[in-house]
Amino acid sequence: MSDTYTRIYAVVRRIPAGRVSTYGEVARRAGLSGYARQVGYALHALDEDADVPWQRVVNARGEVSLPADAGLDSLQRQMLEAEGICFDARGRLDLKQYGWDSPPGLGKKR
DNA sequence: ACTCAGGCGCTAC
DNA sequence: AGTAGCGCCTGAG
Repeated sequence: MSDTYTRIYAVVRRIPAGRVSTYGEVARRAGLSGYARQVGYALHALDEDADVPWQRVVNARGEVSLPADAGLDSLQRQMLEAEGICFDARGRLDLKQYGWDSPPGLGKKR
């Protein structure tokens, strides 16, 4: 396992429950600014046993970008809803409200 | 609101 | 060993 993945996992593990972060933000926090794509790969190669909340990582649009054929998209959505995160009609969540660095209390307007 | 191009490293054939 | 595509981002048109 490369050191890059280790850093990514470390950052994802620090995401508090009930909140989400984006690939780019995770990469930036890991000191890997610009490696957003690698974050997705790191999470994909992640084991089920690993205590890494990969479900709390979504794309910049605030939507789950996992392939539907794998069924992981519904799984992620389910787990996030279990943490108190609500999706809108389009299947997207509000990063202004649930975003990691985004201060709570927002969510009006988008 | 959308498309296009550039960038970064990894996986899969 | 080379090529193509990816759980993407960002900025510009």
